[in-house]
Amino acid sequence: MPKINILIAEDQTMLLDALATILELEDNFHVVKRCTNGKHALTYLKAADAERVDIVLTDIEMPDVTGLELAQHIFDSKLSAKTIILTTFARSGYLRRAMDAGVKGYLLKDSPSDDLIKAIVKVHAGGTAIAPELMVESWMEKDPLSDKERAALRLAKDGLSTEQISDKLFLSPGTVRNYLSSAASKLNAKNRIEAARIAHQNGWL
Amino acid sequence: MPKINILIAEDQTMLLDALATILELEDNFHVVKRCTNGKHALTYLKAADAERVDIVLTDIEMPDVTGLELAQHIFDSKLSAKTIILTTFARSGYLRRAMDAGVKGYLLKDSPSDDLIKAIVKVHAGGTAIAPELMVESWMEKDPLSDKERAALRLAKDGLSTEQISDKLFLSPGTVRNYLSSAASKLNAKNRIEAARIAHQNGWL
DNA sequence: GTTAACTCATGACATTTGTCATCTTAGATT
DNA sequence: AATCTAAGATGACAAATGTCATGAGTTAAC
Repeated sequence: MPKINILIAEDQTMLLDALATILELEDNFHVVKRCTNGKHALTYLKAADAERVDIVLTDIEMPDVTGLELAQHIFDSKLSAKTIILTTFARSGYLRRAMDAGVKGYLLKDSPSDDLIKAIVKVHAGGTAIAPELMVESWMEKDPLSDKERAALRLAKDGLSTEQISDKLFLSPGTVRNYLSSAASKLNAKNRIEAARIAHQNGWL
Repeated sequence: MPKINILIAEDQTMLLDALATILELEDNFHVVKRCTNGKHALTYLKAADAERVDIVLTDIEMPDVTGLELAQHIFDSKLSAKTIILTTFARSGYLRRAMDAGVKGYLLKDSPSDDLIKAIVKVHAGGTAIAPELMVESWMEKDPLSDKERAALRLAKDGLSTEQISDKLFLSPGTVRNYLSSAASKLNAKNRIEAARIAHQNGWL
């Protein structure tokens, strides 16, 4: 019986190493590739032997290429590899985007490592594995923000002033204030900072 | 030769499990206890057989009791256990507080797992192990904030208004604005949000 | 017992942010 | 051509925030 070939993309080297080790301990698993960012994973999967990879296990928040972008690429390229997301946050926006990208598994780093083993087996067999914490709130309202509102909020989160934001977005300061104002009202926030916090918690930034 | 007894405190169960597994693979290591928060670790160490623990490996940012508080307690109680911090962020403020709490090792989750193995051996032998990334900037300026400034910044970070902050801190709104203003000027920030971001990045919140 | 230092408060004023109605312009629609 | 629509801009005003000088009370130092 052939082993299940796994690629891991995770920017915390400590976790990457530890996961690779415990997965290798399983008789029927083999870690073919470890990547510390999404870009490396993408490059590897574009190479000729990409078909050898059965499972792509990836974090979401990584530099350059995020896990969600990675999943989207695998989906679009019609690769046979199945994606499992392993992330810190239970953000419904992330889960939604992941499902749209054809992701088969979505686990939290809060779960025990046994769950990961089980999820890999289940997904490889054609099933899906979603952390139960997420099923509950997965049908929350979806992202109400426009692209411009999102962009402005992202910058406001770091304390940039209206004028600095307007420079970066090539908009007039007045327009920026309008966008931030409408974003805050959509999110029932009473200022731009609270709005940014809410949006971030929902995985909308 | 007796094994090195290790207690791990780490709130990400996935990492906790994985670390415990790879440490157990080492011939001379034994994981005597795993905790998903600092409080459990404290309780365990207060029990009679606490002297059995040689190494306490702990994250910093955990609910209830942080890794720094845990380290401080071990230090104050004059336990023989030696503390190694394993954390995500290279914040000089954290390192400073850790050193003050008698911590012997300070590693980043970005480091490879081999570094952790080596660090445990080295610390157990009476040495210290600090991630090289931290040595460079470890003599950054120290936290310039007063307690009140810190408290106000923490709340402002989440988008609370001046009035909401003043309610929580039992101060007048004017005083809160004074504190936030002086905090911002100390940190060369042009508003409360940027100030909160800078303080957080330095591990001062 | 005077001084100094510290914490908190107040008032005045400038600047920034929030809100909203209105206007312009460039594409689409018909 | 006439109309509709969406993105962006503007102006006016209210509200929140930033800045600073000053004052009141408390405690510790000399």
